[in-house]
Amino acid sequence: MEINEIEKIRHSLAHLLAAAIIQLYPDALPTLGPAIDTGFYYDFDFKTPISDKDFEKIENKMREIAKHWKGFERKEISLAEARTLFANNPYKLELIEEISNKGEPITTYTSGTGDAEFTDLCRGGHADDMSKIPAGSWKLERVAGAYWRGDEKNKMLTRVYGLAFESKEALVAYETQQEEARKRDHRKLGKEMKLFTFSDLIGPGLPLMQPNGMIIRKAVEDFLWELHKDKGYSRVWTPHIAKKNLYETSGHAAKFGEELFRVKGGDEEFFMKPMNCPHHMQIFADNQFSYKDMPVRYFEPATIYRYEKAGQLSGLTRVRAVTQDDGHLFCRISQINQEVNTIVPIVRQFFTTMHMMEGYWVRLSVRGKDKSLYIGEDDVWNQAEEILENAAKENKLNYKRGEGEAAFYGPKLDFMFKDAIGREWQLATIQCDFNLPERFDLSFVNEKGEKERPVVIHRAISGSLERFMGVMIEHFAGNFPTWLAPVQVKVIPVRTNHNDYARKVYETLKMNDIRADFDSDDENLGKKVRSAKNDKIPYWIVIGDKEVEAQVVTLESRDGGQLGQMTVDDLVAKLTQEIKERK
RNA sequence: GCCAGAGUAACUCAGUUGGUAGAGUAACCCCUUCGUAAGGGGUAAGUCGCGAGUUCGACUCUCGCCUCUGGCUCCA
Repeated sequence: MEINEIEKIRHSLAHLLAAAIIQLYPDALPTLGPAIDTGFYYDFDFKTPISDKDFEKIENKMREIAKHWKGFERKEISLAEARTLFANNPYKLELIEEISNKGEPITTYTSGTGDAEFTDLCRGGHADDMSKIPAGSWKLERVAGAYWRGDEKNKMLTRVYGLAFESKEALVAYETQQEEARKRDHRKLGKEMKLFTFSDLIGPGLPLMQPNGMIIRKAVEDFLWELHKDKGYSRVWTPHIAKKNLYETSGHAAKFGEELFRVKGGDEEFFMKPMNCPHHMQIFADNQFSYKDMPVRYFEPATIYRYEKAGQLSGLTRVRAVTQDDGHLFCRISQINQEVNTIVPIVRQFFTTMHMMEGYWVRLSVRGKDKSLYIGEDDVWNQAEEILENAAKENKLNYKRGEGEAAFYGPKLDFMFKDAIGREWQLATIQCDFNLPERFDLSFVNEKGEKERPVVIHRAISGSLERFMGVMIEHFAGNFPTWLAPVQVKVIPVRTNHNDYARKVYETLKMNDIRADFDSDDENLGKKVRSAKNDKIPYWIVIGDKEVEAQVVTLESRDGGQLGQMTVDDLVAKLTQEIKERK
C-alpha cells in the first residue's frame, strides 16, 4: 500500500468517526479532523462529555456505518448553500468564510446511504472504498482536549484520537513500540531505581536527586568539565537571584514576563534567574580586556528557574528548576569560526560517549523573511550566518537550514540527537548573540586602542542536566554503562561461609574507587543474582568454594555474559580501565 | 492555564448498594546452606492525596484545594 493511500484511509476514518459521533450524539458539533502520522483525529464540540469508555460503542457504530460507505461523492457548492447546509455549526461556518475569502471552491463530500449518509465540508483526498480497510488496522486511541484552531483564547473542544495503519500487524507493531517506550519511561525507571523524586511539599517541577541519581549526574558533570577545561574555559559561579534591573536591562523581564519567579527581601524585589547570560555578562564587564585576551570563556553548570505552566511539567524533561551546562564565549566576529570549531568536537565527543551520535542532525537556524523580528545589523547577521554555515561544513556536520528558526538575537546551530528507540531530542546548541553585548555595553580594547563590542556565543552541550538525565534513562533503558552506573559491581557470595573472602574482595574494590556493593544476605544464589539484575547493575562477581580455594572471582555481566574466573587484581584493572574510558 | 482521567502500604494493584481496609513484591526475623530470575514459615508496615460538608457512621456521597497521567499551547 502506498503512503499516500494510508493517508487517504486515515482521513476517511476521521469522516467515519464524525459520522458515528453524529449518530450517537446528535447534538455534538464536528469541527476539524485531519490525518496524522499515526492515524487521525477529529475535534468535536460535545454537549455531553465522553470518555474512552465510550470507544467500544463508537467503534462498533463506525464499523456498522462503513458497510454502507463505498466512496465519497464530491460536490462543489456556493457560499449561500454552504451557509445553509452548516447553519447550526459555527465552526464550519468560520471555515467556510475563510475558504470563500481565499477564493477557493467550497466542496463537500457525501458518503453512505440511508441512515448512514453523512456530508462533511472537506477539500478531498479519501479512500475509494472503505470496505477494503483491513479489519483490525485501526482503533480509537484516546480523548484529549484541544483548543479550536490551537489557540488557547478559544473554546476547548474534545479531540478523539484514532490509530490507523496499513495492516493489523502494523498497528500491533506500533502499539508494541509504544509499550517499549512506556517500559523505559524515565519517570517509571527513576522511581524504581531511586534516581530522583518529587515531593508535594516541595512543589511540582522541582526534582530532587536521590544518591543514585546524583552519582550519575555528577559523572556527567565531571565529564563535561573535563571536555572544557583544556580548551580555555574558566569556571565561574553566580547567585540564583538578582535585582529586577538586571533583567530589565537584558530584556529577559519582557521576554519571560509571568514565567519569572519573584522573591522579596524586605521591600526589595528580586527575580530568580531565568538565564545565566546576564550574570556572566557582569563578570565580563568587571574586567578591562584587551583584544589579546579574547576570546574569554566562562563555564557554569547553573540552575535557573522558570515558572512553567503546571500542565506543561513532565518528569525530568520539563521542570521549573533547570540546570544548564551553560557557557558563554566573548569573542570578535572574526573568532566565531574558530570557537565553533572548538565546541563542535566537544559535542561530538560527548554524544559519541553517550552512544547517541548515530542519526544526529544539525539545524542551522537563520533569520526568516520578516527581518523586523530580529535585532542587529544586516551585514553582521549575514556574516554570522555565513560563518556558522561554513563552520558546519568544515566540521562535516549533517546540517540543514531552518529559515526563520533563529533566535531574535542571532543565528544558531541546534543539534538533534536520536535515542535508542528513535525519538529525537534537541540537546546541544551554539548560538550567536549580538543583543546582550549591546544592552550591557560590553567592550574590550582593540589594536587601535578603541573600544570594540564583542560577540557572545551561548553554548550548551547536554542542554540541561535534568532533561539529559531523563533522556539518558530512556536511551539506556536504565542499563547505564559502567562509568555512569550507581553500583558498578556487586559481590555475591554463594553461601554465608564465603562472606569473609567476599568482604575482602569488596573492600579491595572500594579502595580502588570502584562503586561496589556487597550482598551478604543469607539467601540462595538465584535470589541474589535476580536482585542484581533487577537493579540493572552492569557486573557482579560470584564467590563460592571454587573461588575461595583458588583465590579468584567469577565475573558475570548484566548483558548475559559469563566472563569467567580472574584474580581480584585483574578485575580491578578491567573495571578501572572501563571507567576511565567511559564505557 | 484549559479539557479528560487518576491518587489506597516502599512498589504494583484489589476493595459498589456508606459500617473505620486487603493481596503480591520489597523490607525485617526464623528455618533451609543452597552455583545463577521466585525454597518454607513468620513479623512489621496505610493520616485510604489534603481540608471542609452530609450522615449515628465516609476509602465510598457533595464541595474546595493539592499532585500525577494523556492531550492543547509553550519550551532547555
